[in-house]
Amino acid sequence: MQFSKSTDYALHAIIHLGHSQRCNNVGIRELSGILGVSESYLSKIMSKLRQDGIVRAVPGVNGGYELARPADQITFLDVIQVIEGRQQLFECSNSSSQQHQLLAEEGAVQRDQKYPGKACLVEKVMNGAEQQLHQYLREHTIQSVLDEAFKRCSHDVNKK
Amino acid sequence: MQFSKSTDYALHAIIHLGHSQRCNNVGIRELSGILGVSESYLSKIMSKLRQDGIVRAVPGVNGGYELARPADQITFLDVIQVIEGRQQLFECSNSSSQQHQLLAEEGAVQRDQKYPGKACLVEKVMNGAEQQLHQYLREHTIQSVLDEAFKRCSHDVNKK
DNA sequence: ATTATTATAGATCTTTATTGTCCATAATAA
DNA sequence: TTATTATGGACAATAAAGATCTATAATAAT
Repeated sequence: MQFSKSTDYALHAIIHLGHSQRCNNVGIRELSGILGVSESYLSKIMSKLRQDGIVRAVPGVNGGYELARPADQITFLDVIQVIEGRQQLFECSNSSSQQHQLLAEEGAVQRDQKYPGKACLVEKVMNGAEQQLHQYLREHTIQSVLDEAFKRCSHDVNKK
Repeated sequence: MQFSKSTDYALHAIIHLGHSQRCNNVGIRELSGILGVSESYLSKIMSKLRQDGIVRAVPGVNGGYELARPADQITFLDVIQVIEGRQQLFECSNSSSQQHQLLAEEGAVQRDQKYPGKACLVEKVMNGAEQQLHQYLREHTIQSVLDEAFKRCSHDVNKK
């Protein structure tokens, strides 16, 4: 299990947009050059980000992309969910199996119907793990990375 | 990004082994019946678990699988890493790109070599997220699920 | 020792998801 | 009106996951 390359591209692209906020829009050519990925592929990713309201896009001369809202209001989770989707990280695939029934319901052998809200105990643990992950990713914004980069930069300047 | 079905099978299989600790070994036929997956496929998964020292396997009549150590010493992370592998959840794919350099090193444009230990800031956040996830998965053992299942069961009995 | 039983390892196939390209179209500013 | 830029659809290549089959090795019971 790994995050896709698309997620990597998306995050780096958005950070670049955040970095260029003051200036003009950033075109797909510039972005693709910086990230080292083809324009065609990257534009698919940017389209998704636009559809989900993370970035704005302007066609035409001097067009390009910009952040749709301040960088401190765009979390890592926001970006990741656009690219990776919002399905659960873990889904119990054998919800009809004996064991699932045993784990999900208190030894109820005679019942066959599904009881919503009664998740398999394995799934319950895995969902807990997912929540942990999400919380962390929600706490980290694009702005926090920009700040960190700036700190490093000025620290470097001071050293010299 | 999702956990694979194999991880689901592995976790459920191991929980069943934990549940049957007192009795004899559990054969692949029984396991595959319970989980609703073919014997051939499941046996691949069980082999991996054996190679990583999670379960023991005994061939021959009355053979089968059993846990290689107590259920409270087998964490979710242990099992998941056997199946999903131990690569990082996120790897910065464009480590040679301009932006990566900018984010990883303090505005050092003139250097081209790789500096180990200087991760891209995006990767740094993502690695932090992975650590959160791992910590949670390390804190949850197979035994903890068995305990929970038992609690539910006895609670149910009391109600009746 | 022989036999039935059980796990193991290898090869192979199918399906699905990811990554990537190409082209026609729509929208915009100069 | 035109050059420029993003968009969307179709498509292809690659990689990963899911699954099956067969031959082999190991073991316990007889």
